[in-house]
Amino acid sequence: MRRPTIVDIARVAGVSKGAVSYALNGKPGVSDRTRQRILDIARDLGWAPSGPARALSPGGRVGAVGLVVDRPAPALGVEPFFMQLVSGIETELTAAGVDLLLHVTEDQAEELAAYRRWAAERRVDGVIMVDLRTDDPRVAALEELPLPAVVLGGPEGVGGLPCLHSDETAAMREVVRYLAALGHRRIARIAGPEGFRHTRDRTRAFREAAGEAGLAETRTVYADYTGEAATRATRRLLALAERPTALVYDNDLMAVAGLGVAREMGVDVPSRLSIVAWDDSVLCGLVRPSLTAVVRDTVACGREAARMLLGRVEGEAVASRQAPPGELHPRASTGPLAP
Amino acid sequence: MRRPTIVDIARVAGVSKGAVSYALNGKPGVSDRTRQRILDIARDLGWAPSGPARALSPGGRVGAVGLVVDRPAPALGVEPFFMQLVSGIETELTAAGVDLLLHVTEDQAEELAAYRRWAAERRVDGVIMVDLRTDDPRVAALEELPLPAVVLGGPEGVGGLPCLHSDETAAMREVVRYLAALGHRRIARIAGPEGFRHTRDRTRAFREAAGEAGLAETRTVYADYTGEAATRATRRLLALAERPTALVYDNDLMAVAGLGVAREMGVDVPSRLSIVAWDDSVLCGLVRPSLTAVVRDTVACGREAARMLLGRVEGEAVASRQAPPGELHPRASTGPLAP
DNA sequence: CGTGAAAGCTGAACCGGTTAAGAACGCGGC
DNA sequence: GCCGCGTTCTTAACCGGTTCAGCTTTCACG
Repeated sequence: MRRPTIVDIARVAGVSKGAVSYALNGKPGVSDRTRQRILDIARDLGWAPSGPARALSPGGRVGAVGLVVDRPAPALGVEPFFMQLVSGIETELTAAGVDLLLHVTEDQAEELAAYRRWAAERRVDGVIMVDLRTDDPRVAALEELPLPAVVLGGPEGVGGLPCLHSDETAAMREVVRYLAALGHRRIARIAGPEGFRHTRDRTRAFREAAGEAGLAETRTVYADYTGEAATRATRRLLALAERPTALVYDNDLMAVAGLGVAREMGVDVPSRLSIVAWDDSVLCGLVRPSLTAVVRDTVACGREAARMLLGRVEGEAVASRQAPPGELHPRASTGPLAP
Repeated sequence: MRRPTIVDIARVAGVSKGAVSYALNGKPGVSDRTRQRILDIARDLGWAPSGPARALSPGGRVGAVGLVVDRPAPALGVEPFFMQLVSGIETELTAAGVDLLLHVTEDQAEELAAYRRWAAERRVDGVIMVDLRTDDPRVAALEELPLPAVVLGGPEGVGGLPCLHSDETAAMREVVRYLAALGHRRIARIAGPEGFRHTRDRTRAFREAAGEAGLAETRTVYADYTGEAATRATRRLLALAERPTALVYDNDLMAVAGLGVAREMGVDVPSRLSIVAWDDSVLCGLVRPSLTAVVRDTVACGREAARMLLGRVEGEAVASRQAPPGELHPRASTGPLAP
């Protein structure tokens, strides 16, 4: 039994397929009586519009958007950020009957190739770009392609693309003040890749907040969000003569790694070392001591980004927006230094 | 500047669009000279085939397959299994120029609706189904739909669908023997949802292996892969008068949660309690003590499943296969009981 | 030199929708 | 009775490919 088409409906209803199309799309051109009859027949036949056919029509939409994730695969699995983001994006897309294409790449060249292929082959109506970098070549590429795009990150360096950016200054200030209030004077930060835009933003915010709080020595070392890199970085930091008494990690996975290193080196958390994770997930609540974390509503970010993209796909002018700021959720991994 | 089409190529080459189609698809019907000329022109114009147009042609493929993930969203984020699976699937799909549609649902009804919509609207050429349950209603639904499908799990209860199943008996036996050899007599297992097919399989394997090893008392309690459920279950187990001395968790996230509970209750791991995680991820190596785990090559499973599905999409008869068995990787969370 | 077959290419139909242009019809106004 | 107009519907083109039937041209073979 073949998929029913509008021609089948037209035959049963005794009208032309043009009339059926008008009726099904709620456009004027058919009487209410006829429209209802056609809708009934369509329901009875179990008709659903063919995606490819719709897309092929002049001005037609594909009904799908793409997301490329370019991070090392092993880390990805345990990186809660992405699935939360995807979950939020999906919520909004599903409501609009739009599908999500997910692509995992090894490097940025592959990512660019994916965008180009999607545009050339008309696989998607638009894309959401994440992990904005400084002087990101993807921005120029996406601006050239006939492919609506929304950037997660910014607000600078996104060219003419609408972006959903987050101001992390406030959260960073909260973190630094909190740690300073606990008595910490030497705070170090284990950051994400230096090339990422939001990494830089946080580094600047970190330096400024430390200055405000009157902390002399702050230090940021760059890692890549993986446990191994964080492990190495933490070992080095804790081996310093004047070792830091508080560590701020750019994601929760690295914070867990840091916790493990502290344990292994016999540095008690939190009496000798405080640990803060940026980005919360169930993980932070499961390890012991549970991890103090900066909580961002990643699901909401995903939803908002999806909404923005759907707007752009419809041809609306979409303004850049600010995502809700993160908040510090203190748990057991931070505290005053033992005397 | 519009996307170039084969008509544009035809015009430049001075041939009909039929000839261009033959040339571009490597089909006979054009001379080698003409074919080369057409290929050159296509390259110069930056031509790429339109996905929707290809799909619309009689017998055409959409060039995409779908994956629905039906698990609680917060757990998903930190569940390494899925991203590893996706990563493996993607590798194989990318090589074939096929895209992946990912859909996250709240319940099984939504999942079924997604399959039906994908089939009715021709959004995908096939789907990979995961988390097989006992008497799974999705099997019958997928058998009725004109939608090639491959099941992860089995080998029974998949109807006529080809499946990639894993025999976990061997790995389970290895785990139980190992723990028994360390001196453990009371082993408990914190499992995934009872409705999942592989949960049942493991439960049976667990009971059998325990019998073989001469262990009197084994116990399986069911959780849902989330940290909270595992936390509750572990608390209850460790509060028993005759508490188990070894715990086997059905995924790594729950094992991490269990480790936290042990710590909180002052039960030292591994001298008083051994912990084994089923499914390895970076997480297992990051927490302290690092977690002994059963390692399965999830990426390879994803690749194999994708290969099987691509075969089915091409109309080949695809036989069910067995996935490579898991292996025990002992780390620091298991050991002999302290005297 | 005639003939048959193969090679190389064209024209047109087809997939399943959307949409612009136009036809048929009823109706009110003059 | 005729005109103009709005409603309702039909016709046909179009999107960008694939593929089948058929038409030339070439060429080997008897």
